[in-house]
Amino acid sequence: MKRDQTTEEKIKAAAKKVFMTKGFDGCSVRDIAKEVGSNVALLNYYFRSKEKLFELIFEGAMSDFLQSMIAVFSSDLTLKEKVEQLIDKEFTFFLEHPELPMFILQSLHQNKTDAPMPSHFLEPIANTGIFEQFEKAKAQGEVRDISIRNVTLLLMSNVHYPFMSKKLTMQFHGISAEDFDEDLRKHKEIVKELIINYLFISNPKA
Amino acid sequence: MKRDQTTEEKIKAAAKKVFMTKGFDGCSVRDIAKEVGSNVALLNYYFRSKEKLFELIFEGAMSDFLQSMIAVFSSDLTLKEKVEQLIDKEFTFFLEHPELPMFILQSLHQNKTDAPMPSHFLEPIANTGIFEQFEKAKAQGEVRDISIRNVTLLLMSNVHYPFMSKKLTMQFHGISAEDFDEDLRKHKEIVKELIINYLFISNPKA
DNA sequence: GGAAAAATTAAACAAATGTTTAAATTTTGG
DNA sequence: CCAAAATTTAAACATTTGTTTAATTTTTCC
Repeated sequence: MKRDQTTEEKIKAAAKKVFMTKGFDGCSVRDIAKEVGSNVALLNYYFRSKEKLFELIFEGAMSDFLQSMIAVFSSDLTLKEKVEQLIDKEFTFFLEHPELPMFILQSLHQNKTDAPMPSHFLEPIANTGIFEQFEKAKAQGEVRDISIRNVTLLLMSNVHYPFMSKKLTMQFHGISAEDFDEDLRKHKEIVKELIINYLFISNPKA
Repeated sequence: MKRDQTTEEKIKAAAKKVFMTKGFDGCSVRDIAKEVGSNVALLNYYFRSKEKLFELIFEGAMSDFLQSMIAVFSSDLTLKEKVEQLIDKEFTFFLEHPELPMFILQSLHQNKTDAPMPSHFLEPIANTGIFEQFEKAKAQGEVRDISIRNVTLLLMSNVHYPFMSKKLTMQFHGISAEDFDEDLRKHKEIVKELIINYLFISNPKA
């Protein structure tokens, strides 16, 4: 039995839905008000402005966007296990929230959020000690000689892009949304093997 | 000595620049007119409407977006060479036109172009015979057992995403645009090895 | 050189935008 | 129960939006 949403929560939910699908520029405050089922003035009563409301939604989205990373990295696993789990968790999460990667990258691309990424997003990741763990594994020859930045790019590419490419891929192959989702599920395993095979050296020096 | 641009060309160039950076919703026709250095009415004189002008720009962008694919696929190379060349050409091209992947995916995502991808984009690719070449290589055990759709997703992920993630990556690692570009150049070689290693079976049955 | 055509401009248009105002309604707390 | 506070509404606001009109300038071509 879920408690009734407050008006403030209803507005946030509606704003999230509308901003996510249409983007900041692609919607009006009246679109959001209509989704809430009420007046435009109410949005500004609670959130002062369209921009302030957007920033709130964006922050929440960014937080979701990075959450699996923090959870997995701070766990007590080997590097290889962490990478495997990260890919798994990210795919599972984005299968539930497929619009998130596009929303984040597009918002950043168009500078819809002026401030640089707040440190409270990045520090928790650094604090997991994942970077040190990676450098150590590299020094021990367990992992290929590659910079952490390139690893990040590899992981993000293979984990975010598939969800951003839905329309392009569907048109490109002439397939349905269901077919595409099936491809995504298969892709999870492919990406895991791809990345693990590449990063980790299979026959460490005896 | 380049001939003077016609007004029509100047408008198209300005529209391309503005649409690419700000998106269809993120700019006004007056933004474009200002970039041209002239009147708003002129845009409609030549192109009837903002939407028509956008569709023109989008078509051109999509054409550029797919061009390397067609060029490489219709060449006379082995599959492995084609994949290698494709990655190389795409990285080189997008290093010159880094906004293209984001523009295409974002426009499709927000349905800024209603029509499904015209067949004159897709047929040339199918007509290169690349799909048959792939299936044959798979049947001969030269290539891993993976669907063409998942291969496409792999290639696009690793070739498009890096250019889309500039802002996110710069903020994430706290690096400059120059550092990021350097990462991109290094990433080209990484992606080549990553994909080739994964797709092609190194020790075909003797 | 001058009329017809094409290109360019300034101005106006209605509609949509984000925001604010002030009034009406509902909730709160004594 | 009732006044004060909080919430919600309808209406108005000034700007900006895409587009059109009509006038002006430039080019074309006989």
